[in-house]
Amino acid sequence: MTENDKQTEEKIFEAATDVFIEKGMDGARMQDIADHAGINKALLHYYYRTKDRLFNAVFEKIAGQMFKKFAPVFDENISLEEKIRFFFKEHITFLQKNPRLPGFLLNEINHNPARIKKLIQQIDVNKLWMTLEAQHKDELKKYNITRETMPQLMSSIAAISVFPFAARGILEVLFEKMNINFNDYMEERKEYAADFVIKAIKK
Amino acid sequence: MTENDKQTEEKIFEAATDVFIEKGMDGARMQDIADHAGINKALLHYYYRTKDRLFNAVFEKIAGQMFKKFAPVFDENISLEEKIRFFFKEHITFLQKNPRLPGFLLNEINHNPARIKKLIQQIDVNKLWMTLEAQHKDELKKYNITRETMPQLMSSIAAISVFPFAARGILEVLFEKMNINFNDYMEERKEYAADFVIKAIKK
DNA sequence: ATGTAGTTTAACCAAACGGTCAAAATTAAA
DNA sequence: TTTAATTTTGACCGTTTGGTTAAACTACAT
Repeated sequence: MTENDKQTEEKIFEAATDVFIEKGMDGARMQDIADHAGINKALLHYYYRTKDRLFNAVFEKIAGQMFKKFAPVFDENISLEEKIRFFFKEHITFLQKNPRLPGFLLNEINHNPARIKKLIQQIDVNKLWMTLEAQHKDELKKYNITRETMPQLMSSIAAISVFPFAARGILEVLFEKMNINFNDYMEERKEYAADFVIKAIKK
Repeated sequence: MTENDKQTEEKIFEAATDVFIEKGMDGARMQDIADHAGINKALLHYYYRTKDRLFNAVFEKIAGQMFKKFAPVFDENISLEEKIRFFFKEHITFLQKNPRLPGFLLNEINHNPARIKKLIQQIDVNKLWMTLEAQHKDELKKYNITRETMPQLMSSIAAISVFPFAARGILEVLFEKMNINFNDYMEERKEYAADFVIKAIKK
């Protein structure tokens, strides 16, 4: 039954996603994934031949989700300032729903850089810059944004949004004594980050 | 011979550091560490009883190094602005020499938050804030820095410094097409980051 | 009812793993 | 030089690991 196929395959995929995100590629156990999916271990190998293939399937979907979240910003027909606000709001909201994604992705990329190479190589940063330049030529001049400073700015924006989730384990301990809740801090960050970056790039 | 002891124990520790940083706790193999140290596997267990103990020794030293690098900033008798410049210069320089530390630490903390709890709990953030307030009362008012915005600011500074190293695998691929070298980018970042943050906090 | 193709399972396997042990080698003390 | 203590080793052990296999089960077409 094809429906049942999909159900089982999806059940496996979802279980694998959970376990891989929590334990990482090396820490995850096929038996653990099978238990989470409520099936026999051999069935994992029936649908996905090896642990490596199963992991790749999970990894590529998650990485895709992550990078797609960066894209819609460029399509919106709004000012650069609004785009920055839009990005932090949308991206942090997405990460609030998937708080373990950053840590998972960063770790796996460090342990196997080749794996993500194919995915990222598709992104044409030059074309992306030209799109941005066409849309916001005047604004880019108004701010201190050039082709040269673009990587610094972009990586800083990503850092401010992503890092707190990757370092959550540290921040939560530090916040404890200050009676700060991580979720409150993150909610507050959507606006703080936008204000911070916008002020930083103003001439 | 006590000297030889230290030599062997250190050799093991250094080999373990290398392997753990590269492969992580789960991915590291005791045999691999023994090979790197040029000794028998049983000797690992003679000096460090278990893999867990060996890892803890390595982890605590590395984590200690990392957090100590944040400290000296508070001791320097210089302006707040100079402290920010000082921090980025020193911290990024340190990470340039130990580029894999961020990824390693963040990953292990995510996989075992309890491990770092003891280390971080020693840091009294409130006391730290009071020290900063005593040293820079006027400057803090001049900028938009309050006890409430402090966590946002501090985590942003850490993010801008640490994130590029944790995400190096991604950035390097993106930079390839733009003919940007990661080391050049990182060298440039020492000043860019300081300028960026200082401008962001100015009223 | 029967055959057939796809699905699921329990039992099993070889390799790799962390860890142990008794003996050999080295060093220090007598 | 002999003795005792420490260090290093190869060989070994029980367990866990990813992966296989042959048989059982299911759904469906004939």
